[in-house]
Amino acid sequence: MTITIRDVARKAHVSVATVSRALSSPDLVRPDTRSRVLTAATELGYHPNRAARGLITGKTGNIGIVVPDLDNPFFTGVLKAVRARAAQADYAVFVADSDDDPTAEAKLVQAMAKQVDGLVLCSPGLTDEHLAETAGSTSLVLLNHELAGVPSTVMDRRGGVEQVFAHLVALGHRRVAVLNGTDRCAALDVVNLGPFAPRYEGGLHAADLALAAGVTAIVAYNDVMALGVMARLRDRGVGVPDEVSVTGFDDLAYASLATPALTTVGMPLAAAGRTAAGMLVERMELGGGGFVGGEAPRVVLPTQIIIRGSTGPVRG
Amino acid sequence: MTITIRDVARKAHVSVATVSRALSSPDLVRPDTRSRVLTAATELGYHPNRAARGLITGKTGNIGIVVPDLDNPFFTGVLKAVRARAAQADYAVFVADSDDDPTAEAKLVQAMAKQVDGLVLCSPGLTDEHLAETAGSTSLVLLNHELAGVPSTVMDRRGGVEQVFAHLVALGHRRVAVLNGTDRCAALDVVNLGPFAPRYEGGLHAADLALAAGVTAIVAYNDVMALGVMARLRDRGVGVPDEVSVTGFDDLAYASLATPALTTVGMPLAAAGRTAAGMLVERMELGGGGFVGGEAPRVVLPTQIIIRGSTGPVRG
DNA sequence: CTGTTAGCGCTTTCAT
DNA sequence: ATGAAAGCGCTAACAG
Repeated sequence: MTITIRDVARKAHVSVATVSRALSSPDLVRPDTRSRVLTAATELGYHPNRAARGLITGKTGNIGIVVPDLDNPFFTGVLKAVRARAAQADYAVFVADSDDDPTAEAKLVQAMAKQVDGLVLCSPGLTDEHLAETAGSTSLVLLNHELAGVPSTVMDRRGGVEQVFAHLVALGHRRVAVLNGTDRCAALDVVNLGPFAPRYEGGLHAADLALAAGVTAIVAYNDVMALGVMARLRDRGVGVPDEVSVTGFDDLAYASLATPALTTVGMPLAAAGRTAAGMLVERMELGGGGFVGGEAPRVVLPTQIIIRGSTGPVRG
Repeated sequence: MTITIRDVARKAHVSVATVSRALSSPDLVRPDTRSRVLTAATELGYHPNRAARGLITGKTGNIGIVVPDLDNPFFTGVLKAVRARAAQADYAVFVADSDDDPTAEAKLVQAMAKQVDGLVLCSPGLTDEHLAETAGSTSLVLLNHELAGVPSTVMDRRGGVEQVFAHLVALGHRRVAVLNGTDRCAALDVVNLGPFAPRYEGGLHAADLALAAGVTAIVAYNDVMALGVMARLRDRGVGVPDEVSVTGFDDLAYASLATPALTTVGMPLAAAGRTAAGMLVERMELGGGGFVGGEAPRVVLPTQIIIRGSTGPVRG
């Protein structure tokens, strides 16, 4: 049925130990022996049983990723890259989504911890204590969350806001609303509004308040909200970008499909996933010990404003 | 370091076999012995090593899912439900995406096969031969693909098209374009156009051809294309739905956010994922043998038209 | 009902 | 450079 190392050994006229070595530490066997083993293995279609290997090496060859919501393209963008990077290093990946429930997340983390060599936690809802504790027993990399002693990758949201501000200033705006923000800007009169639900409906709601505040631009918390803002503005007959400019965040697929196309801030989803997975791989290959420089690595990935039709110069 | 069944055995003053039984076949040990074991296990924070267990039982407790693209909300919708259903049955899930590459898909399937008890293949690009072969060695469930002898779950696209046709007929339409389709309808003069790329640009392109064909409604292949169609129509000053009605497929998040909101066909993503995973679980619990009724189960899930603002009565 | 024993498939000393 | 043998942590006969 299932073909084992013993079958290969028999076929290659060597011991199982030699087969094992030929496969994992090629330089420990004579070249011709090795090729004999390799041939036999190929002919038999042999693939080592990872579970058995893991039992003895203590490593599983798997990593896990837990995200708050698999339906959110933000996280699946990260997931895709994590998977790809992990595959490069020959790791398979377990997924789990917590549905934004910290209790569920804690359970998932614990359950996965047994079957993986490391974990990527996206926007974790766990308490820092819990996180620190978990980090003690498994290799952890945090995405969009920072914690002393734990490697992390974060996307520079603030940097994105600054780019948006600079863009608006250049267009002549002087008074802008920021939805769900707590930002300030020397060159701008910013009105922080909210919090609103970070959804389409929240945008609908926020639009009226922003208008009442007498701004010429609205910086939404994310693309979905921005779409809501634009819809409400359209209903009220307010022209975008002629009368009011609107910006989003995330650069989801539909940002470019909206009318007008949405000026937004692109998040380095793929880079983040790749980086996080890379950190994890590196950490796992290095073994349990400390970090290379003594410090837990911490990468901040730049975001990038993407200018489209929803922002324009202030009407003179 | 890592705590094993032996630690529990020692602490509970029983043999390892008893511990094993107390955990997997509770009714094979006396109640008080069992509770002693359970207490010891809890106090020690013991969790059986699944790899070791798998080595002997031949089961891993994992399932795998391979999708063509993790960035596509269509597949992540399915993935989410598959994960949830699998978790219910205490299976963890491995993900892989093939990036629409059949060669990669074949590799992934082969690699995963070793570490899982079963596989869900979403819209597989593999040849039927390859599929059949794989089905021979692993439990397989196909999503949106049918193959004799292999369990499958499919979403009823054709049924959705029929609902759209009926809807359009009721609105008085007599001549409609179907993009990338090969459909017919007794009550309707259908013009099959295409194929076009199933993307926004494809919609842009198709819109002009549809208009030239003199139709009063355009049935797009999916939501993204429908958005492209609407954008092009708007640019040409053609009113939707006043002059032309437009429909999509999939009910992606932004279908309801478009202007006008898009009439589309909702796909039972979650139900499909749940069903597929459920089939797999059932098949795995049943052991290697044949199927319950002798036949491989085959479920067709209904789709549902969702009527919004992009369709309207033909102008008298 | 419980304990003893023999492996699952693999890696890794320890000899040779 | 290679082989023999000892397990990794667990479950499944087989006795008792």
